[in-house]
Amino acid sequence: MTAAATEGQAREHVTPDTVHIRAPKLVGDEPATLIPVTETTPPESRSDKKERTRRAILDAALTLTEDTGLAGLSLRQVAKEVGIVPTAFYRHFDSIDQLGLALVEESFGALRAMIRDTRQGSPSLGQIVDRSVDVLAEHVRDQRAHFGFIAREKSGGSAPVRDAVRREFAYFERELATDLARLPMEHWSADDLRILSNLIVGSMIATSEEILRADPRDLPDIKHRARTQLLMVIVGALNWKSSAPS
Amino acid sequence: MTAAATEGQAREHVTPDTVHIRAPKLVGDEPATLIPVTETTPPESRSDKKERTRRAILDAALTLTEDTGLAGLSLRQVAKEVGIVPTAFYRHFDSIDQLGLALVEESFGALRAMIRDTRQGSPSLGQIVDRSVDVLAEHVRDQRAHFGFIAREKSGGSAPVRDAVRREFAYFERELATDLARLPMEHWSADDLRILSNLIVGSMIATSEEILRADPRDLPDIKHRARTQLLMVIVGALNWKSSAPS
DNA sequence: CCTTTCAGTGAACGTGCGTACACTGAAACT
DNA sequence: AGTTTCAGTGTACGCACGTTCACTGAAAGG
Repeated sequence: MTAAATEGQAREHVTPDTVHIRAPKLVGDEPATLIPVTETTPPESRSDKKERTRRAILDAALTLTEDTGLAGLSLRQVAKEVGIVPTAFYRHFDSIDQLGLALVEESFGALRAMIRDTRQGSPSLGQIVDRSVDVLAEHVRDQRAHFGFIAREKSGGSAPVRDAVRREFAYFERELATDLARLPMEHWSADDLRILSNLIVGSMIATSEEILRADPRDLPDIKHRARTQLLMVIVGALNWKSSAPS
Repeated sequence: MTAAATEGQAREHVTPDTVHIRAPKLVGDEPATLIPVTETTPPESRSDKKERTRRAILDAALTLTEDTGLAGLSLRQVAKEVGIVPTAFYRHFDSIDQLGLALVEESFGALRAMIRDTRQGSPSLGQIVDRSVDVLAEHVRDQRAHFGFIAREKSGGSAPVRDAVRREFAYFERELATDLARLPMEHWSADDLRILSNLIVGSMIATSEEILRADPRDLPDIKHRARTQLLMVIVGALNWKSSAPS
């Protein structure tokens, strides 16, 4: 044991190369070949390595906040999880709040990807509803951590992060309103479209939160409920002008 | 100054009698009469005093969580705000989580009071909607702190508190479903009533959160939106069975 | 009147926190 | 080859935290 330490200076502390990577999980993990991995992959530039650590920090934060929320996340926890010394955190983010804002951006990236999926093909109303709910459920499953983060920080402790989440949702809602305008809704005002959009987004958020915390076995029930609710809302919107005399 | 301290032993540290009371704000604060207040109100039993401190703790917690959430609330902060020494906290609650659960109970007490208000008189559908939104807005204004607490901790950091909030909402939703059953909704299944109830409660929660964070000047807009949405939902529900063949 | 109860005190502890500072060593640049 | 850049290191600091323990003194109760 002690003899082995004579050559190569076995360092106890972690180096940039020992950074824990969580996301990609490379394939091809056959039994180790002749050549050590560290020599098979030499071309990693300094900025590549930095980006890798940044990702590791974001992933660690995403995982750690799952229990405590961003408010209960400490710089030191993140650093330990990533495998760097606490002060090194500052090379990537000015503060936990900055980290939070980056996570908001990233999480809404996932959300936008979902929307893109939903927009592909737009048949009958009923089919739009079915497809929307399916896509939502699927994305919540695949992006659990991101959706959970958004749901938590929407009313969370950090004002800047909270506001950022809300701004994104408002933007999102406006986008849906313009989408709705393309449907055959006879001469709706922009205001009314926004109101409808707000209702739908709210219902979608509630559904996401429910999926997040529910037992996966209950997912069909939740999807059924979401579909029904969406349908109720749409039917209501279509009949609203005529049947509701103020 | 120093002379005055000779008799009566002017104590620097706070005693139970200096506990900061926030809630009741007694009336009748005429200029001090001949007799010191401490002698005009001698009959305060030990348990009364304890209850008073307990209230002060709850109120202080309610105020302090407004910035940071329950997760960011420390026993020492609360104690300082109340005017007791940190360890005295344990005379009233086992932990911050227990405090949180007490606040959940109290907050939903306020919510139930609101429901009671809403139920008084049940005229036409349109009037029910108007009245419901008015009562909601009014109660959110009057019970800002409690509603804010619920909204925050619904997805907050402490699992027991979070679960308690959700349980209360589920209960609440079930209650609304039985209320809805009394309306003339032709042979709806219990399941469908629950789905509708879930949708309405969700929309109400969203509205509350919006009122909480919005400028008071925007309240009319928000109320208009809430009314419209509620109406859309109800109209949709009424027309749903017939016009949505899946 | 004497005893018990108990809300509140005050000192002390160990821990984890954010942040400052000076540093190292390899990659990047000239 | 020589210099600069900079991600990550390691120490050290002061602070706020939760919790422990022995205590005090007035109200409650026999």
